[in-house]
Amino acid sequence: MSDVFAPVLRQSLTDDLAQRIRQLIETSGYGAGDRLPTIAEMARRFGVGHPTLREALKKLETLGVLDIRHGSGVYVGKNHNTLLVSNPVFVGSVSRKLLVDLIEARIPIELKSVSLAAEHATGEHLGEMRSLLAHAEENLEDDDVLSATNMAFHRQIALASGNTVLAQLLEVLSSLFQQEQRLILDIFGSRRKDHFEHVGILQALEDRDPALAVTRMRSHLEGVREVLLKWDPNATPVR
Amino acid sequence: MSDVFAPVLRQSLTDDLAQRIRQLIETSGYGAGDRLPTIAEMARRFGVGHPTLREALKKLETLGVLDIRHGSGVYVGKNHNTLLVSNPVFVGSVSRKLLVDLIEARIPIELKSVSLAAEHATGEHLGEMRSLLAHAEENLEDDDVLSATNMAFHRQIALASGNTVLAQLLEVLSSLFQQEQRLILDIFGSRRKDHFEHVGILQALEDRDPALAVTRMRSHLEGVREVLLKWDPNATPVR
DNA sequence: GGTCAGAAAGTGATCAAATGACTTGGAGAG
DNA sequence: CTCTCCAAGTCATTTGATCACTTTCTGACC
Repeated sequence: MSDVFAPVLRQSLTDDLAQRIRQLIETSGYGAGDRLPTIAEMARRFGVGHPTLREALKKLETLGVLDIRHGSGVYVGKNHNTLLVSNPVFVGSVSRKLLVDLIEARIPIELKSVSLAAEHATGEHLGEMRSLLAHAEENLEDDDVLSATNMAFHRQIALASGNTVLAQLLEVLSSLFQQEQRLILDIFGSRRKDHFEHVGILQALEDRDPALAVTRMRSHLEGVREVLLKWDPNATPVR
Repeated sequence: MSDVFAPVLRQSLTDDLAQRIRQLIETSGYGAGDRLPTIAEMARRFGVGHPTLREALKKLETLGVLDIRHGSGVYVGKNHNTLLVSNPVFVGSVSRKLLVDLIEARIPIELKSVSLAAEHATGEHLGEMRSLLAHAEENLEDDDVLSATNMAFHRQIALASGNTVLAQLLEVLSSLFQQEQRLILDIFGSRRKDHFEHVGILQALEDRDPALAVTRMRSHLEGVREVLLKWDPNATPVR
């Protein structure tokens, strides 16, 4: 075995602190939205300096574990127990190829999710989906609301699959390039058609028909893919 | 439109700084492994205090954009342009269900990847895969090396797919629960059988046969899934 | 001339104390 | 009862100092 001479890695105090705060959140039963002790108090209790603690908190904020509000306090984030995080400082240019790659990666993931959801969705999941689609229908003219609602619908399906990893994959994939993903509404042509496809998918889920759900989801996503492939970035820029 | 009255969100100086450093990396042509100016120099140039700059750097380090080495300098990370990050401070317990969820999520992703790789893999991709499998064959008795090498093989396939998103998904999924994913070697039974399955997959890729590659990959991953489903966490704990 | 050890220089890590910016809650006035 | 203002609480940032680690250079020894 080669690890006898592995380098001695010393974890920095701030990384150590981040881990301990993370543990504290779990062991003290803090849930999403709960407020932690003040920064001054935590620095005192851990016996460290303010800037050191702030670095640890910054790390946890970056990971979505914490939500730090200036003047208010430090709160446990909604996604405090996430496996994956999307990169908030991504600087690459969002080419057509990248958007096509994204939709092509979503297709197998979402087909698996919808198939599982047809078997595992609870009444609550389905109710939430109905609610989302009702909200979408009321906002067919408001692209921001519509796009966000549609994405939430897709995420809800992944949640209903009962597979934690799939749910989190949809969470992060739906947060990538939100502006550009919203573009899909423009180039798809008919918001109503898009909406009807979502309604059809929900119907198949309610009917507990995995094969039909998969067929409809595939058709829906392949339609998105086709229009993306035909998209001319110069003719229809991202607004 | 509802955004006329959207809350005025003021970005903190540290988040602003993180974004600017991120831009600087791209616009100044820094590549992975390149060294940035010293913290003192950057603080002077940006006109900010040391701890503020450090917080921004911490954020970027958390995202894998930077690699900060005590006493040495600040370097651009290998994954500086990643879309997704796996959570280094995840504290959930890694149950059998979570491992099964992970493998079940990997199946559609890797089937799609291997199918695309059969069409798009370059000679270089295939050469790298051969190299990895040769390395695995030499290390069938060394679980750490073997597990890491096997995972690298899977990632290489995703890379060869030519789909950026799939490649990055495999990157993050393979980094989750490495200790526990290594368990698969124990409970799978035969490291040699596992290895032969990998060799078969590579053969199908070299033959440019997507259907065969998919069939073999599916068989391989379903085999892993089956043994995970049968796994008794009490009988074979994670070492 | 080559190698090794120690010291110096460079660089990151952490602390303490002070000031500025923001949020929340309470009191008083209309 | 509602609205405005102020005080208290809390986060955000700065400055300057000291400590911890890495890298490079120099000198001694073989």
